[in-house]
Amino acid sequence: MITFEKFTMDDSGPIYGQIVRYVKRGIVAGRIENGDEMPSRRVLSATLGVNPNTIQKAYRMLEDEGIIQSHAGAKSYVVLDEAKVEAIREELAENDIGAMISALKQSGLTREEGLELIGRLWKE
Amino acid sequence: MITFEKFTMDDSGPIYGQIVRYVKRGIVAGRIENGDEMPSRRVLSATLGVNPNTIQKAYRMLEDEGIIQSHAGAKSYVVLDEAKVEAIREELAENDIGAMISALKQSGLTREEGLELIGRLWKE
Amino acid sequence: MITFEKFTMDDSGPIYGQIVRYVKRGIVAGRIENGDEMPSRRVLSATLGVNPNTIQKAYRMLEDEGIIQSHAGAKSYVVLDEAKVEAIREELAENDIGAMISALKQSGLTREEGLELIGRLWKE
Amino acid sequence: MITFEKFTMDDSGPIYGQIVRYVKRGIVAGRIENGDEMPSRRVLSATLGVNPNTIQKAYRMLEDEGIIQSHAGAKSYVVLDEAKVEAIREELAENDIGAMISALKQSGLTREEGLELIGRLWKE
DNA sequence: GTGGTCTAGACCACC
DNA sequence: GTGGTCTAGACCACG
Repeated sequence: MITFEKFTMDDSGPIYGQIVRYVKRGIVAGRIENGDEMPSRRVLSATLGVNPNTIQKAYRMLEDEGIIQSHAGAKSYVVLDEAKVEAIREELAENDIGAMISALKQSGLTREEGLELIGRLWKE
Repeated sequence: MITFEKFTMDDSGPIYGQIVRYVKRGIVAGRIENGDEMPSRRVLSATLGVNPNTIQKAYRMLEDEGIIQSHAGAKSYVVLDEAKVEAIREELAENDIGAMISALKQSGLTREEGLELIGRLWKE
Repeated sequence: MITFEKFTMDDSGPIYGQIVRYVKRGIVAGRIENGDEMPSRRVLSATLGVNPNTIQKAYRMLEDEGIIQSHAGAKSYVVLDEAKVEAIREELAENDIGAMISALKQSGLTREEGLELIGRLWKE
Repeated sequence: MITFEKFTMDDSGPIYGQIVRYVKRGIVAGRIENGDEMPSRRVLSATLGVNPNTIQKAYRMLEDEGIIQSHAGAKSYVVLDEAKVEAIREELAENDIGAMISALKQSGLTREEGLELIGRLWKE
């Protein structure tokens, strides 16, 4: 069972998007694996203090992307293979890092200056 | 006069926010300096093909942050000193880089892995 | 004994409905005849890998329609006469074909275009 | 502006799915074209007597499939090219006709019997 | 109990 | 006014 307990929603944007991202990052990080059981909508709703409909929306997005499988009356499970994990990894990197790089470029930083600045701000 | 012509709004989020960010990044990059003249709201609206209300909102935000000064019926000018530029630089770095770092951390990357990945994706 | 082994549930909708339809189509096709013995609920549950409750629901529906007869502790048998078979045949045609016809009509196809398209897609 | 007035929801399945199908069929039939303006969520909600959230869900699906484009504060428009229209046409045919063909096959009908039966049931 | 749909209505961001 | 998110809660289908 995937744990959402430590999941603090300090992120920005819609809640359902945060949940989707949390799951994707968990997959890339290896915390979430193929065959893992998702918490039921009701349970996660209570855990996060979020409306069941919002959870449902997140689960629906994950299902549309083929990351989980849901069947009425049955629990939902994570369905992954290596290719999918790799695709998610690249998608996240593209989103997170790509946006930042173009931002820094627009700010006039060179590659070296940018990397130096990031290194300085990233305190383990 | 600041040029917005090359400004492509492929960015995400509200248009007014994109305009504000574009100006701030221009300041940090040195493209925009103290005393520069802002295009009139009407002109910029036409240039970018954006609703005048949206332009107005962006100018209002820049004004609230003390980055430009507008007087009824007169042109708007950029008002900067070194301290302000530095504050903007730090704010942008915090926003752009900070968000990415926490994202990469959640993906399970260590500082070294993260920096290596960024370096690989940042093709000058 | 009716064979469900080759029954692949790639169909859409509820599983119990798929089972009911499978039986009805088998009757129309002549694969299932009056007096045939139904597999026990337990056996069919194992064969199809489906929850016993779901099988029970399907049997109940078939029983309600007078297609099978069950007696506590005894086997279930198919009970048919010509009129029933004909009624089922018409019901299936109505459901399967009627839905498609109204769909094609809504897509703007004329009778001739529709028939031509179906003929082209139906590769024996 | 696309008209939904004659749209009677006698269809089966979720309402949002019926709306999506109605739009797709309208596109294939030529009633809906590139650049057409979609009714606002609120308006369509009132027209069909359906909750705005349900409309939103349908619009979201259409947007996810690249059939319409929505921007906050602006109206939603249909965005189509020939390739998309053809893809939709094939998708509908596959769904509507394919399901029926496999049903008739399971009922033991040959291609000729099936076509004959359909022709008989399709009264212009 | 679990997934899925729908209603009713509020609230916010955007243009 | 328009799109988008969220809550609260009901209801149904499914297993």
